[in-house]
Amino acid sequence: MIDFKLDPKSGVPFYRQIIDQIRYGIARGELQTGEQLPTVRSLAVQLKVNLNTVSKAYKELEIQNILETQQGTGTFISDIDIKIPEKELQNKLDSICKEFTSIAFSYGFSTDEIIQTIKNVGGEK
Amino acid sequence: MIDFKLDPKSGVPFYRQIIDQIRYGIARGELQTGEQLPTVRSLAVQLKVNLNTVSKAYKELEIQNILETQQGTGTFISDIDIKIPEKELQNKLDSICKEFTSIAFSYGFSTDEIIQTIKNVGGEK
DNA sequence: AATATTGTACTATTTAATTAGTACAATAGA
DNA sequence: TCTATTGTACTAATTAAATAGTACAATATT
Repeated sequence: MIDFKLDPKSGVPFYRQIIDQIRYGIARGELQTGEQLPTVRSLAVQLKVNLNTVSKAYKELEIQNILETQQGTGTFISDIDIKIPEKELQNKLDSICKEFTSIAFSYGFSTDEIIQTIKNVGGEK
Repeated sequence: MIDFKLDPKSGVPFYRQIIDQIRYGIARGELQTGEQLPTVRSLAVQLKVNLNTVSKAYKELEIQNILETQQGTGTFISDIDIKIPEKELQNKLDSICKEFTSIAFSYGFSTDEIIQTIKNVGGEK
């Protein structure tokens, strides 16, 4: 389980910091498919924020099919592969790659430089 | 020169739409190094927004060394290669790649899928 | 030097995002 | 079935972002 932490001075909204930490946790393999996350109340108490702030983070990740929630039971890392149609997945990857490359290009980076850096920087997947 | 257009219904702030169109223009090669952009006033009139909205977009791109401005003269596409030290450039590329891959990973995409998509989606650079 | 053109600075206003307070609804388990 | 635990819904309050109004400063041009 992730050791959640909030930085009030970062300028990044609390709910977004929570989202990022879950995202990174999945990226690093610290969060496994099916694993239960802290309840909205327990994480809210731990982080000293309102439970709706945690709920907002969970909901946003649920919309993206990264989390699944069941009222009365809890919130879990979803089994992404089963949920989303292949075509939709590729469209998503296309759009985020397009967005990303246009940013990288505007800095003057080439496709080759980008790919090389992704190979170096990329996590363990 | 780009044919700037704003979509008030998109939900994307005006100044950000301007930034994106310049970014994409550079990515597609429509904007060349050294080329002058419209003056803040002329673009503001054309897009029917306040000149500060255009100025905000230009300034943000100037901070990123994508544009250069000279008061009394105008705003230009900067010659990126000359301006930024190689080390700083690589750090920038590292950070945006890291940010991007963590997002892509959290959707369940692999490094290979990402690279393959960038090769397909990527512009002409 | 005078004037027009360029970007800048500062303030105010409006709009949207963020967080919190509180009550409600669904599920699990005793 | 009753109670505790879970997430949800709705509202209010706060904070931040976005846009605009207006005056200023630097440069170019005549």
